Amino acid sequence: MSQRTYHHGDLRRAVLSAALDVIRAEGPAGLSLRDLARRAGVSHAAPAHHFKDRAGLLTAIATEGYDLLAVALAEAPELRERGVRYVRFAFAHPAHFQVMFQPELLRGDDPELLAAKARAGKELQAGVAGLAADERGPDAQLAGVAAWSLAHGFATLALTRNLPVDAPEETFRALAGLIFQPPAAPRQPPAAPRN
Amino acid sequence: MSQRTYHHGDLRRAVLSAALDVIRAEGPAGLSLRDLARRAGVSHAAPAHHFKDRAGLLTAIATEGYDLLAVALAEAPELRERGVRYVRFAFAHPAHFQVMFQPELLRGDDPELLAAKARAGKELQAGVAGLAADERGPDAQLAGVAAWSLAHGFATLALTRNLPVDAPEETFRALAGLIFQPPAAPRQPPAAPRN
DNA sequence: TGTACATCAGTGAACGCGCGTTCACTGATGTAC
DNA sequence: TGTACATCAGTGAACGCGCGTTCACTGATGTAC
Repeated sequence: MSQRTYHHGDLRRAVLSAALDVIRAEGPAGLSLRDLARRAGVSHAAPAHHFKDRAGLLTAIATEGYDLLAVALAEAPELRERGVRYVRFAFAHPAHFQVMFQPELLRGDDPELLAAKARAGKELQAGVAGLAADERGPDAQLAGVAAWSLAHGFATLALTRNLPVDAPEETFRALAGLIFQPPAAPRQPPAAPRN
Repeated sequence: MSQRTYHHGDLRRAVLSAALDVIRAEGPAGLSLRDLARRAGVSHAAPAHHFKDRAGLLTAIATEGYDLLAVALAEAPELRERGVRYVRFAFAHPAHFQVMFQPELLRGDDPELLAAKARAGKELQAGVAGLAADERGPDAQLAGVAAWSLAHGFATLALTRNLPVDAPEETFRALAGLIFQPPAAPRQPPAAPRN
């Protein structure tokens, strides 16, 4: 395996992969380029050829994450299943997921990041568009925000172990069913809180 | 104001407060005890008297956060309004909120943290218990998870500017109304996805 | 098929910096008698 | 009311460490002719 050539072959990938390991274990705070170089078996200045600095590396990870998310979402037939895929993505790629939503770690103006983010955003919206009118309610955009919030909140809480969950996807499917397919009995309009 | 006495008076509070500033501006990654000492106008070794290290400081912040959250939730009359308070808390105390849900930054076994967390958890559950049976559906616990996920996801996405929102509380109230008070027309049970 | 040259990826030594930690200290405060 | 002593909060010098960055370099690869 380790040919010990002068050129690594795919150092970029190796550094990314080491970074994902570290983030999974200790969070993004534990990252240093020197440590990643060590893990990739390469001199400490080498990673700078591929990622200018920490922010560059994390931006690359977020970019990859948004693309993985876009692909994951695109496969799902309808809104609830898209939510399930969102949760699946978060559990399959926890390091990406974590980094994607911490903007202070990223170069927010990076063109590749923005492009990938836009691709994922498109898939998110496409999910809501697929809803039948009576499911969506009067405000489709609000329904989209609700769906995203639900999936994101569930994924976040479960991933950080603030919500103990055994089978995240199944639990989320049940959860989403609860909400998008509520008890049959019609109910009163807003207002009337019981204190 | 600044009496320049030997004893600071309330260094613990001053350091906490400086830390919250930094976290709000740069995230928890930007924190160093030396920098906080500088900001509090105190020698660099002083903060160690109050917080052993970074993790100790962040644990203190999370603890305070859970207590603030518990208080905020306790005031609300019913579930949806509790969600609104949750969102309000996140916007009023973004630094606390951010730290509370990044367990790798904290000493997870700290007794004070655990106690505060338990107090907040109790308030979260009390919200679900207040729901009428027909609102809750068959699985009250699942409904609680749904409500928490919705509020948490919305707050997180809005706070990180992944979701552009002008008036978070009002938007969330509308959102929650959409979900807990859905269109009147009864609908089919689960299954039957349209592909 | 061979040679020359440009480009690229990685090396390794050197630098300066901010950090956490330790330690003997000192000033302030509280309490016992 | 006064003195002695213990405790606590903060000081400031010193240390060693890992970090990012720079730089002249070298080995490998690709391309032109």
